[in-house]
Amino acid sequence: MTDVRALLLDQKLALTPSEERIAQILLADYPTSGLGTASNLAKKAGVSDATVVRLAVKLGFDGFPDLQKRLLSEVEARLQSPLLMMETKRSNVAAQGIAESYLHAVSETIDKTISATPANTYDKVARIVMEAKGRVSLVGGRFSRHIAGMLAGYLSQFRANVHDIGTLAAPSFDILVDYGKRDVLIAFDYRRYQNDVVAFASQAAERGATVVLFTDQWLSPIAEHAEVTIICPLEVPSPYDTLAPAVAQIEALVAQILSSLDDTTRRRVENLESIRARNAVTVDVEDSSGSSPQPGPKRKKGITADA
Amino acid sequence: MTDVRALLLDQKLALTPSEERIAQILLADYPTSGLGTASNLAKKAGVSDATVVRLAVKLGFDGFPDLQKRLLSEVEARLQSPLLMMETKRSNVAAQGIAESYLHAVSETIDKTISATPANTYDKVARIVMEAKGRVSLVGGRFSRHIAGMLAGYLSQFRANVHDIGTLAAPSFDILVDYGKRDVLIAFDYRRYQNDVVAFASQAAERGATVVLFTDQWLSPIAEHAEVTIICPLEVPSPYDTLAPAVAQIEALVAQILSSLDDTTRRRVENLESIRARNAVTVDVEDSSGSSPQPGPKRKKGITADA
DNA sequence: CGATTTTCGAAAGAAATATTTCAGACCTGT
DNA sequence: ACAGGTCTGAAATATTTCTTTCGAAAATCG
Repeated sequence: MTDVRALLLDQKLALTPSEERIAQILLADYPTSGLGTASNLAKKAGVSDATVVRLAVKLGFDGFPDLQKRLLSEVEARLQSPLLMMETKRSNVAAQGIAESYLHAVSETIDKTISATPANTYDKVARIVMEAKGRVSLVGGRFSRHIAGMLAGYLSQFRANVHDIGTLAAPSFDILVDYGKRDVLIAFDYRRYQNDVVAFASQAAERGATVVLFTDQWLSPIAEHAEVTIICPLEVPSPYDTLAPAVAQIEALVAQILSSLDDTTRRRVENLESIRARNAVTVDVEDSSGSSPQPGPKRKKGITADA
Repeated sequence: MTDVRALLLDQKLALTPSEERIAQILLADYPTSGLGTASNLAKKAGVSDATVVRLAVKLGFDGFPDLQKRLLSEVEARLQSPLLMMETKRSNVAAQGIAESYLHAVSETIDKTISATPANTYDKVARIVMEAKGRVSLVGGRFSRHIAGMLAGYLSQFRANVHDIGTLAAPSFDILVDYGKRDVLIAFDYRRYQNDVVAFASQAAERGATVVLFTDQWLSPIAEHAEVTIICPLEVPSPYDTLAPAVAQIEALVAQILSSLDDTTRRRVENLESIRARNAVTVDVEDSSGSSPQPGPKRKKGITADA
């Protein structure tokens, strides 16, 4: 019995854009989001009820209730799992330091991230970014703008006309006037969603720009206007959410782009590297110890946390 | 929020014989048997639909759908369990797209990170940062400066006098003149190490500042001058390294700091929050759907310029 | 043993959910 | 620019699911 997740990820089915939105929501927190009503799911995905039903049929079910029945049996199977039984008893993993258990949580969240986004989403974004004829701008909230900055750093190696907007201020909105169909805006907006970012992205979309959104499973309001939405779970047992999975996602996007570079672009990257080398911006520490990845720089002072 | 199981076991409610049959079925394989339709449950218990509804009301719900919603959220909570996530991960190892396998690699790297740093290191850094009498500055390289920025964002919630240096330029070096024993410099330097960052950190150390270094396992030259060095493995099968573990580390540090806040600082954080709330910087999307964590923004290609 | 109360299911009615239809929007290739 | 195609949401329809009503059976009590 194939599980519904596999069906959703099956490339052969060639889901339509609306259908993919549904798939995305479904995968983002699988499978609970499919356990409510069809309309509810439709609303979450921002599509009509009809489309949800059509997807169910396309996947080979008799209708939505049929799909749901399958989902339910999957849930049941998982709840029956011996692992869970074990865990119910043994309350929590051994009491470690705060930092350590935090890192464990992050690792789990990243695992969740993997299954939360269909494979071809990255590909789609990669294409949008690399094929954009106009400008590619990046914007983010109080913390996420740093992620925007990182991605901007990578992207500007691959193409010209990349613009990191940085902190949004009143004058930032002026640049909206130049936005048009050929431009792309990559927005980062994780809860709690920031009014200025939402407003900015909305208006960019209004002017015809293609909006790519990175957000969490609760979906920033920007999702309404986004061409592609990349969802990232980032909840951890801490007052603040973790952005590490989001970083991993943009890096995955970069890996995706790298794998499909054409020759022109590849030359661009090489040129950049050589320019940097010529200006001695970086320094390599020579690896004295043959195969082992551990060099031996002298440690003069202080502590070195080591593997 | 009491769980449904507890309600069913509650003696005070004095269930009638038919109601108890339902309760029994429900508890027998909790909670999946309650996730279908009311009639289905009734049939399994050998009672009428009406009785099922009556039970739901008796338990204090508005009706069967209401009870079901609660059941659903309980399921969701259990499915979030770490161990189950691990299981999912294992079943997913099959060959995937570039982005996906990249994420897997990152996940592994983070696991490595956990064991790469002794537990008390975070604690030590937390103390250095929070007890510093002077200024806490942050500096980083071409990519890592974004991580510095993130950490600066967090830290400035906890103490005054946090300074994110941002991109290093010639004038940046001027501020070195003010560095002294009471100051702390947090430097991020992952390979390939940047000359300017190394120079800056070295001179800060020379002037007596306490240097905390985040670097990779090959150790930035700054390590020689650092009071504490936090090492992060960040190699993945890609031309670029991953910074996700580094982000996880600074967040772990924040978690550590949070756990040991004194009252003064805690009040500072609360004040910041309320100031932000009063100025309506962020927007919460209300959760329309009880059990499920998804909001339901109505999607319309029209624009809702906000705030 | 009968009167009264409680419990319960069948069936009707109400509400919700799912499905189909249809027309317009949006591509795509000529 | 235009024809042919696909995709999609609104609304109408069909279906299922839930709730209420009501009378009969069972239990309880005097």
